[in-house]
Amino acid sequence: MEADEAVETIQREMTAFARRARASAGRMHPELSLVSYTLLGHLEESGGCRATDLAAHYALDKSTVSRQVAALERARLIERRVDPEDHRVQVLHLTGTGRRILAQVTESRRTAFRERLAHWPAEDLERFAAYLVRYNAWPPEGYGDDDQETDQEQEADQEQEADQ
Amino acid sequence: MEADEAVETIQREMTAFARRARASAGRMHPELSLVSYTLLGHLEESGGCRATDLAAHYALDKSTVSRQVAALERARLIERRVDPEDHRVQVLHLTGTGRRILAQVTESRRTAFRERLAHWPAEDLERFAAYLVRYNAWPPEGYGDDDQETDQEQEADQEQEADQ
DNA sequence: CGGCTTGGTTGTATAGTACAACTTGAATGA
DNA sequence: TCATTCAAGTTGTACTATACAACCAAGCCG
Repeated sequence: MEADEAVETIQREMTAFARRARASAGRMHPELSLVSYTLLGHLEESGGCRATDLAAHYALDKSTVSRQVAALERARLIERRVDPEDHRVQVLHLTGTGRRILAQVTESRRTAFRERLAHWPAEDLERFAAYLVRYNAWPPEGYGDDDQETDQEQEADQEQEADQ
Repeated sequence: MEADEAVETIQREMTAFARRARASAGRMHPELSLVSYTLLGHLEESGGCRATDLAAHYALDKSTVSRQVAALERARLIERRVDPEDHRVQVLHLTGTGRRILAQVTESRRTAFRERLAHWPAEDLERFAAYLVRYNAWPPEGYGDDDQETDQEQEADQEQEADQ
């Protein structure tokens, strides 16, 4: 296999993956869509943040986040606390239930991934992981994304071509 | 890095990728959604097939495919030919326009991917590609998806449940 | 023939998303 | 101080992708 061909394959496989991802996500955890799951995860690791931060981080419109947040609040998975410093701001926090559900879904996702990767040699797992990190980390630097975040996401950028 | 941790990373990165994918849908090629692109691609490589085949192949409901096909036909990207053998069947074919648009979109996607992967050593590209294929090809045999693979396509299978 | 199966369409409902208009509260600057 | 402008969120509207269920129409089988 040669480099150009490898690029084709990567494109094709990432696209195939992207196309299927959401559909199957909903099937496994009807109670928590992929987006909700991600938002909850972000709240957990950030220890609470504003809706605007989520929007910037995930390159979503603030109205979209507003509605997602409203749904999560309705489901009692998160709660809002008005920032005493600035009454426009609502700091979002996980509730106990939210934390529990998040942990459950995380666990079941983990199981699925583990099963899927069970027969892979450790060396391959490590290399694959590293490649994915490298691929996703390609932020030809930010454009909408303030996101001070540490870990994994640079989001926005790659949105571009990720798929379609 | 150790195997378990690698699995975590793979899960996290694949999820991040999946989450963003659709969001970007339409930004690059408003004229051809991800699904439409995929369907067109399938028609090209299969040289024409039935709506039912597409549905089975991509684990989509037949009604979804029906509407997608209708849209593609309206856009003159594909055409239907009634199978003279069986009047229930409509064999779908790309039109010249369809072939052209598909080629354009493929090319622009290719460019984006190439840019993104430009600085990767060939060896890494090849390994990454191989890992993705392996990951996506995980059909621990069908369970919802009959997809009887009649003639031309095998590669399809993986549609199943890509992630999570 | 009559019933079952298969391919496809249509009605209906839902999720997720964007964009634009609007509200409310803060900050700024003359 | 007050008017302007900015920032955070919400709401109205619209559109896409999707599923499921009800349906129709054409073959097939016994």
